[in-house]
Amino acid sequence: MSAESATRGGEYIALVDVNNFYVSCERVFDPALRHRPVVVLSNNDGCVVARSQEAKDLGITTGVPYFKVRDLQQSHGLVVRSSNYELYGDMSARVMEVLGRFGTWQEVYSIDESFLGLTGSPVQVQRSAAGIRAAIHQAVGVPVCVGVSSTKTLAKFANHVAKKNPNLAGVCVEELMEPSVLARIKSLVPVTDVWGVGSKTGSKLAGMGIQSIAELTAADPQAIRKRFSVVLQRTVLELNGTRCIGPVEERSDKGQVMFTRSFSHPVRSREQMREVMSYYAQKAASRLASEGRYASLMTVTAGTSRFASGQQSFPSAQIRLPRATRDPILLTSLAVKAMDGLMEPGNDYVRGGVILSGLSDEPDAEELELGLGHTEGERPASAGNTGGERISHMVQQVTQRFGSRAIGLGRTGIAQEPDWSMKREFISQRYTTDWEELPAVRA
DNA sequence: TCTGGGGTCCTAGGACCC
DNA sequence: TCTGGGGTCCTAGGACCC
Repeated sequence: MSAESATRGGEYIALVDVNNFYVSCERVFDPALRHRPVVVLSNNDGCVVARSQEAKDLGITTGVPYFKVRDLQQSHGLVVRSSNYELYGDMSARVMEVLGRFGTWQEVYSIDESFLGLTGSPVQVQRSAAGIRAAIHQAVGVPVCVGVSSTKTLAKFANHVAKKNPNLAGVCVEELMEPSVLARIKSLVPVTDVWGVGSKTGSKLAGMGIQSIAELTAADPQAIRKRFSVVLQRTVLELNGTRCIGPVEERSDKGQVMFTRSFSHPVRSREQMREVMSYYAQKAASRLASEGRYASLMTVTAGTSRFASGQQSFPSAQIRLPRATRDPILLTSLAVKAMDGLMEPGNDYVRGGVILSGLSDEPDAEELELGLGHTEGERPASAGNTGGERISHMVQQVTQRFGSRAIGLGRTGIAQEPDWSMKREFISQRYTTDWEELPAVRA
């Protein structure tokens, strides 16, 4: 999509998102979960990231740690699931494919949301929106809401209205709303419900007497830019119907590759931390190989719990790599060595990992020379290559073909998960992405 | 006992250059 | 001896989002 198409007048912007996406995905394959309170947990079964309406009605808030809602399983029949990103990713692709058929353009915004361009009269657009809901229900089996307006920020708001008002049947076309009703809603909805206004900005705005969407809409954009930034100024303009948030470029070349995770058990010893760094450095190297990219900067991090009373420690270091590389041996040894010098054995580290940045599509000359830049294995035999370089090359090729679990250096090469690896106690099957785990149907 | 992870965008400030 | 200022690039940190 070009920048022009997003700013040209005469067409509407729809924001379509799946209600309680992760929970809805789980329900498609386990109908027994319908009409029951269900939550999906974050990585490591840490806290609640998705809730069914019934779970919301129990007062469960998003972000609440699992241990605080555990008892509700017994007392209120709460169902708990670990997050299953393979399943959600696949379901997302199906939803987005269907949505794409309806828009004059489509911009996938997140795993469960997409902006769409819709044309026609307001009534026709409302009909399209209802058609979208029906099509997604039929093809994928999850419920969506559709908000339609003239800008992205207003489409987000309309979507919010559609969700909060059951009588709208999941569709809100702002232009078809009764103006007095709309004005009332805008005067009641807090400014922090606006897309792009978080809690910090919200409390600063409150100090200026701006608390509702209506009040932010009426604010002076120039003054807002001065007190805040161009970001919030754009929000004000968008609330007034001026399109100024352009398309987010579809980028396969994201700026960084990150593998940081919480551990199921605290890591205390150098030995275990070496295993962590080695494991994630190799994961990151393998990701680069699959994307055909190279890194020039590596960051290693670890951290103790912010909630624990013990000694706090957040070791972190940036390592400028000697060349643009994705060599797993080099990355692993640098990551292990850097963290070795930073961590204090005896502390309870609860998370850690590796971030690669400064990414490019081209290896440095030296990398090419070593044969590490090749993806198809047509590396010329070079007398100067050491055993280590040959191993690097071989590891890259195997992970490219068979995935990062197929081979590894040191303890990572052992198929068994390390004992600090992430908890996923309540995981559902990979119903759509693994032949072994397809759902069985009996008639 | 037990509290996520992976991103984006913007701004301010420092280093460096001419 | 006179000791400016604008532009660019990079990075760290803040804020936000899902």
